[in-house]
Amino acid sequence: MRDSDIPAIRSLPLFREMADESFTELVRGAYVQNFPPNMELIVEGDQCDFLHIVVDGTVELFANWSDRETAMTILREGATFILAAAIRDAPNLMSGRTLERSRIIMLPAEDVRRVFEKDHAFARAVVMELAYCYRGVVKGVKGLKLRTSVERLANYLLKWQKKLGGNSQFSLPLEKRRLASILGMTPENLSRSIKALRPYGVEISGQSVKITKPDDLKTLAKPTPLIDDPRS
Amino acid sequence: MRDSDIPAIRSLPLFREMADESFTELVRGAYVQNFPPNMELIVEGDQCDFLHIVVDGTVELFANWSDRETAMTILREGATFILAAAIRDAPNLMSGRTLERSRIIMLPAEDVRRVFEKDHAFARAVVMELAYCYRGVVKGVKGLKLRTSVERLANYLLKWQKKLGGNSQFSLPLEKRRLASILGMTPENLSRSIKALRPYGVEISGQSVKITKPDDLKTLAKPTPLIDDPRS
DNA sequence: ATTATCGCTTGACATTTATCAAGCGAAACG
DNA sequence: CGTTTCGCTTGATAAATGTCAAGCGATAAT
Repeated sequence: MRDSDIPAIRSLPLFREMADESFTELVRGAYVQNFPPNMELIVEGDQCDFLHIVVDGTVELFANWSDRETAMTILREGATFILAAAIRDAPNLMSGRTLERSRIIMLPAEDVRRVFEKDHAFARAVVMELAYCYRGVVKGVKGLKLRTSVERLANYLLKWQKKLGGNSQFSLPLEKRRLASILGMTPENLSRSIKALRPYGVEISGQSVKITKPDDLKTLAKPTPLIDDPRS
Repeated sequence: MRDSDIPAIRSLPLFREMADESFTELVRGAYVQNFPPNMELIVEGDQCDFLHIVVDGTVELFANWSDRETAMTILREGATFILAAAIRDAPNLMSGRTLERSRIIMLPAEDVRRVFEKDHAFARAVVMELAYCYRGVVKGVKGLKLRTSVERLANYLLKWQKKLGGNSQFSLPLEKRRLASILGMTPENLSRSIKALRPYGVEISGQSVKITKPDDLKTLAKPTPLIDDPRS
């Protein structure tokens, strides 16, 4: 681990408020590593020895069952993963792989549990983070069960437009086949859903997205903070 | 609140390990109430003022969007709800109603947050509970995205058979239309899925279920602890 | 006892989504 | 530079799931 990593880690919500002493203890045992794209970091069912934090890059969490696979979520800078498994000392429910060259911190789960016991501020941050993740998954289930795939796509586009500054034009942050899996459909159907949004002012070619009739799109998508806003 | 409730509450995992003093503080502000069936306890989008705990009875958490509704989960004795919202001081993502006459503890969210700051054992229990809930929802998403509705039904039956003692005959713990919604299908399709399981030794009439060829059913269902075991 | 209600089931049908096969085009590679 | 690979798209078709309407039977209400 490079010394230059330390301030970046320290400034993450999970570590920002904790005592210097506890932070030092956590960081002492930490590994920071660069991984190439498409590297499997964790495997579903394995025991969880490290809490992972994405310093830089992109990580996909996915799950398999009976020859099928689905993308569960995409993690970017600042995101943590396998916190719940690390805390409960339970097997991973998801596998994880890098999508691009990524820099990952790995904190021994044992250290995390020990510091959690000692440092209140850290315990508080862990709970906040866990509650945040929990609410994220609940929103995901609501989207899956209450919306059709075209509606999910429409809301995904609106969400990213907002996240990327509200410009009418922006770039898809993901390969389409992965986006399809995140949204719970096949790549073929994503293509068709994209076509279905054309009358609502959505022009997608390659990675580039242009939303020309945002109001029409919103009428279809009916976004709500209780599903689509990662905060709140 | 009756004094006779106190030992029952104290023995729940969330409160078992905490200091007497903290427990007293929590319980001082608590309400315990009996609700009739079909009572709305919390509403999606509302601010969350109380952490709820089911002492007795059954509560359904559900969500709405655009004239549609879906059941998210069914809670029974000992379950907590709206912990994440209470901790984060955020709006409810789900609504909740009683399905039968139920006895519910309500702890002011503010007290929960305050005691959380003071009492380590309680903080630890909260984190464990949250991580448990998080993993539950993740398992739910995996089931929804990786399995067909017949497969979800098959696994649901096997799970409840196990939970109710492993007997070949048992009773559905839920109305079928709610089961359908939990499993992410319509009541009509649940009827058809039940028929589709007949060749696998599943006989359902009314609430009563009989599984005559468990091995055949398991071959279809392919249960895995990483989706179907609430613990682990 | 009679009637009304309600949850469940069934059939016919529509819609949505997945699968399979083929082809296109940009990027990667020899 | 040509070739290959790979992700994406499209069309045809199949499978899964939802919708609508009707009827059944148990339970609740009158």
